[in-house]
Amino acid sequence: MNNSSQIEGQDERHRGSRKRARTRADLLKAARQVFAKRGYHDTSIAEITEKADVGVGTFYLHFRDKDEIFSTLLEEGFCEMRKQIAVALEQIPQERRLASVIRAIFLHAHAQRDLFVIALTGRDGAQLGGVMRAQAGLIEGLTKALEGSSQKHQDEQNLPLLARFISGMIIQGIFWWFEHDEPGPEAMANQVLELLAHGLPVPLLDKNL
Amino acid sequence: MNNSSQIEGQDERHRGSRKRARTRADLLKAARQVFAKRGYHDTSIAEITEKADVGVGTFYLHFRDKDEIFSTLLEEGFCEMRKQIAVALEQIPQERRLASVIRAIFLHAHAQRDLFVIALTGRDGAQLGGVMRAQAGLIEGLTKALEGSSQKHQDEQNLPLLARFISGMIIQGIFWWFEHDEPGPEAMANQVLELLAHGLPVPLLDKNL
Amino acid sequence: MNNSSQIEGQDERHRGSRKRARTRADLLKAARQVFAKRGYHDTSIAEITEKADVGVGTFYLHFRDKDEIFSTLLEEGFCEMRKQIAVALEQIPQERRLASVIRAIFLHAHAQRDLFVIALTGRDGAQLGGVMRAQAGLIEGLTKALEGSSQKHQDEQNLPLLARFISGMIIQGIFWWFEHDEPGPEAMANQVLELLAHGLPVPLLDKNL
Amino acid sequence: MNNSSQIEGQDERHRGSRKRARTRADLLKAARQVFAKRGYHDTSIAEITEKADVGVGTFYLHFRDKDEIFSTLLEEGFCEMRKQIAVALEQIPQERRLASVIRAIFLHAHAQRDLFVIALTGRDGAQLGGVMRAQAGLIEGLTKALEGSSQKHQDEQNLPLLARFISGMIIQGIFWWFEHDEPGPEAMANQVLELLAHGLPVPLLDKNL
DNA sequence: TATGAATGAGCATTCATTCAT
DNA sequence: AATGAATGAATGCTCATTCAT
Repeated sequence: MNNSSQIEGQDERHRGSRKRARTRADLLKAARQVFAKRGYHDTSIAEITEKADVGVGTFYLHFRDKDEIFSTLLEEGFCEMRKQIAVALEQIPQERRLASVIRAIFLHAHAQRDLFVIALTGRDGAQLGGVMRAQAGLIEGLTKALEGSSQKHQDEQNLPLLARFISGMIIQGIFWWFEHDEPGPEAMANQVLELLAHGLPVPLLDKNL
Repeated sequence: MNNSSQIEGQDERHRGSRKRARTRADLLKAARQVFAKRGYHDTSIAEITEKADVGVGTFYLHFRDKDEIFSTLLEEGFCEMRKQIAVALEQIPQERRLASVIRAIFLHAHAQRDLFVIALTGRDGAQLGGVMRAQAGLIEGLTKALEGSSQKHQDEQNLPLLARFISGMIIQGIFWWFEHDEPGPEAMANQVLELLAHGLPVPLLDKNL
Repeated sequence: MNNSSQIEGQDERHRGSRKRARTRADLLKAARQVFAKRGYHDTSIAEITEKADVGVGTFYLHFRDKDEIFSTLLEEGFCEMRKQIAVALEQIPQERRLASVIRAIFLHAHAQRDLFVIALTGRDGAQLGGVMRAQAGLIEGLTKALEGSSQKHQDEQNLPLLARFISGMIIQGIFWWFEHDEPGPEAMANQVLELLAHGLPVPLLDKNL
Repeated sequence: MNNSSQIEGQDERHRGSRKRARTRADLLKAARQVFAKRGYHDTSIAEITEKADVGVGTFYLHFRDKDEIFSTLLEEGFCEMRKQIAVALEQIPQERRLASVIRAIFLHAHAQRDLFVIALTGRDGAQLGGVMRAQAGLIEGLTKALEGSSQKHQDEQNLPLLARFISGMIIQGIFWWFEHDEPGPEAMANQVLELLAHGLPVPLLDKNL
């Protein structure tokens, strides 16, 4: 006791808060694993705290309830991603941003599948769709990218709806990875972009639709 | 009496079975409403039976458990739809089937939103199957339509993945209706088909993607 | 219809009651099978009526509840047996009745194991022992036989308790048949009687007990 | 503090675990009372927890289900008894063990009637195991005692069946106490042993059986 | 009489949340 | 701050019993 107080000195008052942050992180990490494996509803606080190797009560010292840790998990999980994408986009001219956003999303989704499982699998039930709420950010980003791309003609096009269509494709691409390994993120993005650029390959479509 | 016995005959000989069928239908109808409002997990059998105005025990006379009524609901709900679409398609040449399928889906989805809410909202959680399983039929149908459209070049294209992209767009179109009334099913289908035919409108996209 | 009314004639008014008796017998027979297989508590009225091939409601036309059919089953089942034994005993001198009772019981028990399963397995829980209540008749009969055998010295012996000991042996003999086929009823009775006559075989017992 | 930590040490280091053990014991005690009063099937977990003065959920913190507390109750209840009897027997020569076992059983059964009610009343129903399973230990012990007593002639005698007869008598002796206070355990054992030694008292039996 | 669909009290079981230590 | 035993409301499900036909 004496010993440690001499060594750490100035950080003395922070030790508690550092430990606290560590516990919080453990809980979030555990929650990420369990939510991904079981889904929102079949995840119990007990399983999270077990995996995090803390007492049940400790959970409530850090999060109000299951809902809060769930939201926090997604928020913090996607926050970093959002930032990275935002920064990356700044260096890219308006007209090419859509393609970049799509590529970036697939890249991150491929690297962090578990987070996307959680987001897309959602806590459903809760009024109309975990999936939808999870998409909020995605759709918002796409809408902005689209708005950036088109300064004119906006009135003719239903931009938000278009953004939704694109997000729908992206989500399906990610779901695809739950069952297949190929194609990788680059190729996946290219497939989507090709479709966005020219529509279905000619032989698949009779132009008189 | 004679008359009715001749007409109904076969499967409704007994008054009891007519009542029984009525109760079953009441339960399914109630379940449809409650599942749509609350989602799978927050729906209790009690709420279903209350809404159906029958005793709790009655539920178990007709369905083994919550899962069974859920499956039945979707199966029977989509069965009719599937049949109608299948019949309609027979009269349409291979090359135009994709467009017809998409139009038909939007038409039905618009008319029966609640059923789609339930299907898309799913009972998921349990191992990312929810939304995906619901899509199974959709994707399968689309894949077939695509295969029908393309006699050659199949090897070059990842058809199942393409079908997934399309189903993703359709689902987003349907979700859109949870928040907006416009555009109607026809226009919605046209938007999707336009995108599939030519890609994004030119001004939105810089061709150098 | 015409036909049968001509043939049966005078019994016309009884047809209903004959049918009724038939149904009652079907229920009792079915109950016997089910109680023997499942035991009192795990037997449901539904299973009885199914096996009897009558409607559930019909059950309550003949028996007030599960308890009543259970009691009736045992009562009627053992009634015949009691009568037979009683008759047989009349021709036997007092001093040999005990042996005869024991032989008779084993004979009947061997022939009607299922009834004895039900009686001995009981509906327990209900305050202190189905087994005990089932034994009531048995013990009563044995006590009488004992009393008949001993006109004097009764004060020295606790006759009812002795009767209980004997009934205990008999019950174990019957239980033995649930697992083994040998020895048959004759030999089984002899084993018990030998024990009653001389005690354990000498080599098994050191006389200084 | 030092003191207590030294004394208790081993398995009660934490205050929590002491409380936990207390609760477990409360539940077992309550279960013992309720099972004895109502029998297995008519005992509800609620009644146990009420009597133990704990919440319903607490029950499941200590026992998986009704079956488990039931088994535990008997196991732990008879464990001590078995040990005592085993120890006592070691100091007794082979030939006298049978008598000692019987005396010991009556002694314990008299002191712990409720436990025996539970054991003999059983949760049976389920396939005539109840009473029989409860006897398993009893019969096994008796069989061993018998085998010890007889070094020769074993082939002539059906020892297991004999053991069953004896266990049957003992059980009846115990049931007797549910209704009467006399005779006490010593006298009861003597009655049984007298019967085993010489058979029924002469006047009760005509030797020509 | 016979039927079997309907009933609902009753019970086992889970799990988010609290709180004494 | 951390703990984990305790809690009890909530829910799924069963089955003896009733009653309209």
